[in-house]
Amino acid sequence: MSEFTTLDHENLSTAVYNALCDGLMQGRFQPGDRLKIRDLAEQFGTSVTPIRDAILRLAHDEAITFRSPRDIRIPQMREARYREIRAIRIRLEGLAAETAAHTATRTQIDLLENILRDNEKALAEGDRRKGSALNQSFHFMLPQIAGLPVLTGVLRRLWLQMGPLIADSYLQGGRTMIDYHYPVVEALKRHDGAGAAMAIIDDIQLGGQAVLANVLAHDGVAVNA
Amino acid sequence: MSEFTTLDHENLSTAVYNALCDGLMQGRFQPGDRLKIRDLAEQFGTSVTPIRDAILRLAHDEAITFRSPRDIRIPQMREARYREIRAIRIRLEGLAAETAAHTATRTQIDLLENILRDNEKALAEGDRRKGSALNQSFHFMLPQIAGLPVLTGVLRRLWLQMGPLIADSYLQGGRTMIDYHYPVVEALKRHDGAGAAMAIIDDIQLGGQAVLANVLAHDGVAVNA
DNA sequence: ACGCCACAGATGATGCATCATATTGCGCAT
DNA sequence: ATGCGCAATATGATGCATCATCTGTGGCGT
Repeated sequence: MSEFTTLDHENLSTAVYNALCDGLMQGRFQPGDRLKIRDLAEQFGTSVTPIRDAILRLAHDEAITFRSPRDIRIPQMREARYREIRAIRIRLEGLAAETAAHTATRTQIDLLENILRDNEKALAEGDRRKGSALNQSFHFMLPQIAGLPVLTGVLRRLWLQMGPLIADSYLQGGRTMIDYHYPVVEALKRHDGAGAAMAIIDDIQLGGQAVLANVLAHDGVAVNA
Repeated sequence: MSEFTTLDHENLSTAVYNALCDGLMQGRFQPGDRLKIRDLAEQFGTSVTPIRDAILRLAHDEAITFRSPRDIRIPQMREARYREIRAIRIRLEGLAAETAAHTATRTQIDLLENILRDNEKALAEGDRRKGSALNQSFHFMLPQIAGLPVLTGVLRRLWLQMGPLIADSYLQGGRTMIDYHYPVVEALKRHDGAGAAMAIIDDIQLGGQAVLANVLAHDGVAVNA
């Protein structure tokens, strides 16, 4: 857990929150890691107040938990919880893909294809962090194309909870993390809502097998590390 | 907006947050109402810090918004947003009902029927606030029966955004707010997942027509129900 | 030697002082 | 009389001091 980059503009609490979110999504925190408000305040160069605000928000998102009143930690994803989140994502990202198929413009589809191209490159170069970020970008493009801001927010929270897990799993995912994205784009081009929904569901279930395997490895009985 | 009851136990911020949530769900705030941290601190008898924490959380939930950096208000629900939330609820409460149908025990079904009975009584007595609360209880029993805590949290947030609207709409809803609940319970008794999902979707769409009418009356152009 | 208790350090919660800024209202000039 | 501008006030943001509590270690007693 190295230092964080500068916190620009607007609101300190929000800036810290965003920085911590990024850290979470990039796998800079491991499950079990403990966060200390004073330490973070020092790292960010602020007082404890904005850090506390950010921590509270993250805790509200269940992206971090208070193991005891004074022990703030990155939680371990349990299998049941992952399966539940996956079931929710299937419903919601399915909705996003279906709607996006009806509204997607040529420009937006080009954007998606650019993401895929960049992702291929990241994969070829073995840049996991970038690949993971692009995978996420792809998924979040769908509710955005669909024009569903509330859905975007809900999904963001779910991804936040999966953050440390996803970042870790992407390493083992390999091509399966991207292969299933192509049928999604194809369905969008055909304005095929049902097809797009099925394609993204495939991605979540099949492409996400590496994630599930990762959960099982950590959650199951033998919890080492 | 009268005074709030005592804030017991644990964490002041959380207590204030919960109190404000309750206020929101009970329709004690109207869209456009302005919240002032110092005033609330006085009403709750705390310093501004816990109030600020709670406000921040509510803002994060988009249950309240910062119109300007210093102007905290209850937002007006717009039609597009309501439709989006409804679409999400259809997916998610459908999932909850379907799962609940497979897992519901006799005891849990009894609980649901108790809620319906109380709701009938509240309706007969014209106790709208109680009726609205029981309606909410019914909906939240489903993800709870299904054993889906993450889903419960997601739905809670969505309901929070609809809080002032729902409380207001229940007045005009009349029996349609409860009629569609009975088929849900019947489907649960039959362990009919698809039936339960369809029944709750009916409730959201048909029972919720009063809500939509309410949104339309306040929001954009005067469209009919 | 082992176990219990006490004290010190750590750490989040709370309260509050201060700051920056936006809003509002009054006064002055035209 | 009206409009512009300045100042007073309101109000959220930030920082920080203090408090309560938990943790862990070391010493004392058995």
